[in-house]
Amino acid sequence: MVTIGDVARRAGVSRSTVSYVLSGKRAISVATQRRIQEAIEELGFTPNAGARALATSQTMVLGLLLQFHADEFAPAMLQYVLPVSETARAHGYDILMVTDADGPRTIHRIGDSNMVDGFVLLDVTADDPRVPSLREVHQPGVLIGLPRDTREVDAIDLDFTEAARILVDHLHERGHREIVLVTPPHHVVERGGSYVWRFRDAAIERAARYDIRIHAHYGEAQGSAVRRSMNQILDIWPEATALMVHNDATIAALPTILHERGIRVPDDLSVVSLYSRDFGEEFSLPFTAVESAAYELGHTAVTRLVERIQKGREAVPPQVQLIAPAITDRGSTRYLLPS
Amino acid sequence: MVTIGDVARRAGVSRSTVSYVLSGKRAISVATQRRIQEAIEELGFTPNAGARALATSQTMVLGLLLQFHADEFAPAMLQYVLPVSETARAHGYDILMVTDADGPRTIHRIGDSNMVDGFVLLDVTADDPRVPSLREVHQPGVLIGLPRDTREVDAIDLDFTEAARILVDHLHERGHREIVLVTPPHHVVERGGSYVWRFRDAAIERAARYDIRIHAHYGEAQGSAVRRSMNQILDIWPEATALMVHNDATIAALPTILHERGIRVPDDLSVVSLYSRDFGEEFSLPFTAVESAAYELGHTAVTRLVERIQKGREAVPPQVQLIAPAITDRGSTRYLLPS
DNA sequence: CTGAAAGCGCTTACAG
DNA sequence: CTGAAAGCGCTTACAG
Repeated sequence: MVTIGDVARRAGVSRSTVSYVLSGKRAISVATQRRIQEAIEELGFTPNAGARALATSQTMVLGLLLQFHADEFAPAMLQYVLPVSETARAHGYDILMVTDADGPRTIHRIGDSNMVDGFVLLDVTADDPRVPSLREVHQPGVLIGLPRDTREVDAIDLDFTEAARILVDHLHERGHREIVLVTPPHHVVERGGSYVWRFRDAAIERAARYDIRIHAHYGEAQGSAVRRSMNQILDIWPEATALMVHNDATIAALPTILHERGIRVPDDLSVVSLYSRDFGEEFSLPFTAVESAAYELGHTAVTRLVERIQKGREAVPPQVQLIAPAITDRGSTRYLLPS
Repeated sequence: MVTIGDVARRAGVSRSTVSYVLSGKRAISVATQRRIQEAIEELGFTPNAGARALATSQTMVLGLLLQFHADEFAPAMLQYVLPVSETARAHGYDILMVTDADGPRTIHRIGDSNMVDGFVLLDVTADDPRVPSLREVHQPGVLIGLPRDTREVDAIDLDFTEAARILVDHLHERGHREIVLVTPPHHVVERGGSYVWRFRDAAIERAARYDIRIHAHYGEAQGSAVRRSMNQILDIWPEATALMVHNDATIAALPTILHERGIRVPDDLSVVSLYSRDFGEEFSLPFTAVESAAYELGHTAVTRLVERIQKGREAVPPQVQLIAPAITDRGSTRYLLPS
């Protein structure tokens, strides 16, 4: 391994001078700089990250905590991972990705051993046990998802309440008076996935304001169960003119289900959803939808975290930020004539 | 931050003794051990990972290189990430996950700065530029996917050739004489995704042996294009009695497409596929299929890498390992009567 | 069974 | 504009 000492010897300077050329924290004569640069290139020197971390107490690594749940296939999580990784790199950070089931212990293990400068927590639930651990550790952290207790935490999430309102408004404007809502599966609620009830409650409340009848059902997570349950739901509410879907497995199966029932969109039924464009394109149809904004969430989370790391934990007040959702009209809803 | 020196002072011993209790590399009296353990717990001591890495030249971190391609939505990649992460943890390693577009440069950046003890490369293509870089760096690496030149590399992949044979055999045994094959999109071929042609070529060759007519088509990656193209393909080959699908977007859209055409499976058409069970359950139907074995691939890759790290790079000869595929009969194929 | 000391490869006051 | 030296927090021969 070639060290800073090798470079210094080759360039005929001290190690500190090499270090200062690397960091740019000191004025160095152009001649010396050139000699050092040459030596670095000739020897192929790259500073040892561990040594640097030890000397500076900065690892330039962020910890990313993912959670996998046995009852679901969550490939969509990758949509968050990518912006987190890219944004981190743009700020000079790498990502230590941890998928351990025991989140609290992992935070301590990684944090206490100083492997990272900060944490990003994905898929945060209402009473997420990782949040208290995050307070105990001396690195800052930012949450993607909303815990029940948001005091003193940095959290970012889509504004699911507003998303639901936007979709209900969209249907209301088009004259719909009876809507079926399919949410994520009930076990997500049990796990504390607050986005389920934030979206659901807001949809119900908004519909009530317009005197729209809304029938909310928990969807399923697996193809066959999805189809069975959706067919039952549609059987129960034959008068409904619109369907609001907040459930990946359901939106993927929807084309089949509707076709089997001979239902045309939007002629026979209007459909709105909450999903990502990429997902819809590959696995379903282009429905009018609110974008799940995974990229923006991941990007914002890391930007915030880096700011907090660099300015110190107390400089920036913790903040809960809800990203404003945007609807894209893809023509899957129709205007109802007043009867 | 509490250091090993604090623990030593509290326990009234030297730092080296604390270190040896931690590592277990030396016999320590039970009494001393107890005192040190108590001191560790009272102070909440966790060894600094950077310092340890500097002293031992071992980071206990593995680099995981992912690639994202603009032309596809690849959430399935998470199926590889999970076993990599879990297996690494089981061996005491963490995962530094890198998604940089410039793989070769990243390998040097991470490797030369000694941030990791080894590399796992995901989604390796035929002429993957990361493979030469891996040779230049002094950490070992293992590939998931098959490069053209497999000399001196450790690589693991599904045996796509055998997978294709198994599926053709399955159809052959049931008397099918004309098959439509839908492969991944053509841009995957252009990118060097060898699994496309390994599967395709083997299927064609195997079919030829049985004198089965096989019509191979490149599939599409997006929902609407998938449906259009599949309908065209099915129009061209009305006599085909079986469909072989090696394409996620197509398998997701298949229920709709077949239903729209009024095709029942397996009565009117037999269907076999190559996908993961999880994927099929959430996004499609339970077709008879060869399992894509992402978990096994990820697990095996890391196991191999850890072995190589610990035994030294030259101790274990590099090896290309093809995982034997397994078919699960889910009843989506029927026996044809000899006409 | 235990300790004092050197060393891992950096950074950064201190000094000139 | 540059250098000598201390220090970051560990591990591990060397010594007893």
